[in-house]
Amino acid sequence: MSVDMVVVPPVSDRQPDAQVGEVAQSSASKALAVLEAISRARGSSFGVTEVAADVGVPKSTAHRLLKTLEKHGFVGRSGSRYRVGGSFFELSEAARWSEFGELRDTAARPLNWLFERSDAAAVHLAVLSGRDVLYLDKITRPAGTRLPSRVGGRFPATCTALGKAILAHSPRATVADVIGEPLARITPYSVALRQQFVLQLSKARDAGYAIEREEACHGTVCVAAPIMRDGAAVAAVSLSVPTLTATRGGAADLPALGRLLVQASTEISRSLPLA
Amino acid sequence: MSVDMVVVPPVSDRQPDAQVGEVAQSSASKALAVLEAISRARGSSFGVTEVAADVGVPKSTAHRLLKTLEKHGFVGRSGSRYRVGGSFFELSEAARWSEFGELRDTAARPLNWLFERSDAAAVHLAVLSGRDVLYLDKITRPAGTRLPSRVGGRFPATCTALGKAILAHSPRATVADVIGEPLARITPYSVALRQQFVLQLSKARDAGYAIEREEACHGTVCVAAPIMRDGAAVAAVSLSVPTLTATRGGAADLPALGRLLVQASTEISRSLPLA
DNA sequence: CCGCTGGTTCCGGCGAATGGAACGGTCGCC
DNA sequence: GGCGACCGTTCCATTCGCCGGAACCAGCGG
Repeated sequence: MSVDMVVVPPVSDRQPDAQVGEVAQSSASKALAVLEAISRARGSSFGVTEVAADVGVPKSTAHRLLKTLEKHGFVGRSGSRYRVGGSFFELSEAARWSEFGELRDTAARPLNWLFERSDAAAVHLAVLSGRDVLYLDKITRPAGTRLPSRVGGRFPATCTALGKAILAHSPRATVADVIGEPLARITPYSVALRQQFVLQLSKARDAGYAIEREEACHGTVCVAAPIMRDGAAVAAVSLSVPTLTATRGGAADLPALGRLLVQASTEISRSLPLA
Repeated sequence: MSVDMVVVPPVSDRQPDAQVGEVAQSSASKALAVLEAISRARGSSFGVTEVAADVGVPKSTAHRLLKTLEKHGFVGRSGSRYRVGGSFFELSEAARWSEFGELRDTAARPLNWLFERSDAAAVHLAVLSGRDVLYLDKITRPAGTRLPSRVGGRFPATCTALGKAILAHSPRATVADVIGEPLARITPYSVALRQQFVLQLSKARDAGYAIEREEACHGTVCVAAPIMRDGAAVAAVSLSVPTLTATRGGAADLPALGRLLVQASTEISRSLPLA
């Protein structure tokens, strides 16, 4: 009715839905709440009563909803213990794609170029998700060093070059949100002080690329550059190299890698579809 | 708890109506149907009207359901085009614990073994879901041929070695269900005649592995072996190789691959938890 | 400028969701 | 082995929120 309504395409306004419980009293909402409850139960399965308690509805209702969910394959069960079902698996894979598919696609070629051009141990593509980076793609040498990253996996953003590169070009609020809680300390070198972190962000902004030295994983340093869209970072690409090759002068100097990265990331940003 | 459970969910309750599916008239069911509809929209997003048409409900209802789904983060939107939402991302780890979790986990190691042992272009793990195979896992060479498969994706069962391997060791009713409608013709080589298909199943049963020659994808042939539990196939593993290496004698002869597969699939079946 | 397509909102009537209560199976404690 | 507590499942009358046709906007193309 009124005019100040958001019809805005670019920025997705995310409600800070930190609230727990109190599902709206609609059948659909309750069903979804049940789904959420079950998916929260990592590993272990749920019984009807537990679900009912968790969601806050009578047993019979929970039971009915579970049967509905089961009919659609969103939950499955062994005996009478319920777990998330096959449809859930399908959808989560589909979500991976529909949300980041185009990003992955446009990035694929530059990523390969980067991989061949440098002789880094690995190249990564990631986005920011909450306080973590979420890895979208990864290329490694077959015999490469084992890195803790996994496509679809997460890692505390503040401990990675990827996270720094993205945050360096993100709105204040986003940064504040990420460093709102104590910074994760994965290795002894992980940045622990907010002030220091913010300083690094500003350096990264100036240089165009961010650096991380063994803050995520012993023995590897990373360089990363942001992928931009509409003036804000939406993702980042990174190169990982063993500490040794990075420090023992010559072979791989970080600024050179940085330039390579900027080249690649700019190319990706440029060819990214607009909307 | 005499659980005779099978891992495959949405198989047998086939509603008489096959077309645009008259969902049960419950708010929850409709919401889930909407979710499914949206996830089917690979790549492109859905508008309210399209969803309404696809699910078979009036616009207003579709709209209301979409809003509910959005509130829970199960769908997201850009402007007013809807797509599957972030919640599935957040919970994508949970999907690892779905009913397919243990299957994927126990299969992981043998799958890798298979991949390294053969020099196939790809190895797949899949289950039967309706008339399709549902890919649970996939390993490919970085520079490998592009295959149409995707983890979480589907493909008509009758056009794949995976499907044949599973169906060869499935109850009559299941087979009848799958070949009840006209067989899909993806390539000119796809098996179109039921009789021929059934013959292939019996051959596959005898040999222990199934073969598919460019019936799913030009230029690749596949071999697959079933993973058994309680005397019935619950999944299958496959190797894909380019047609050239397969036909130009020597390098990769199919029976050899078959033996490799049977070894791996037997190992998986053996180490699969019972109930 | 007007008609059209597609998204969003409203509202009354009615059917579907609700949840308390009862049933039956299973486990484990005594 | 018997008993009791717990849990999943079913039933049913009541009521409450969903349903969906219709009206309202907004953007587009002719």
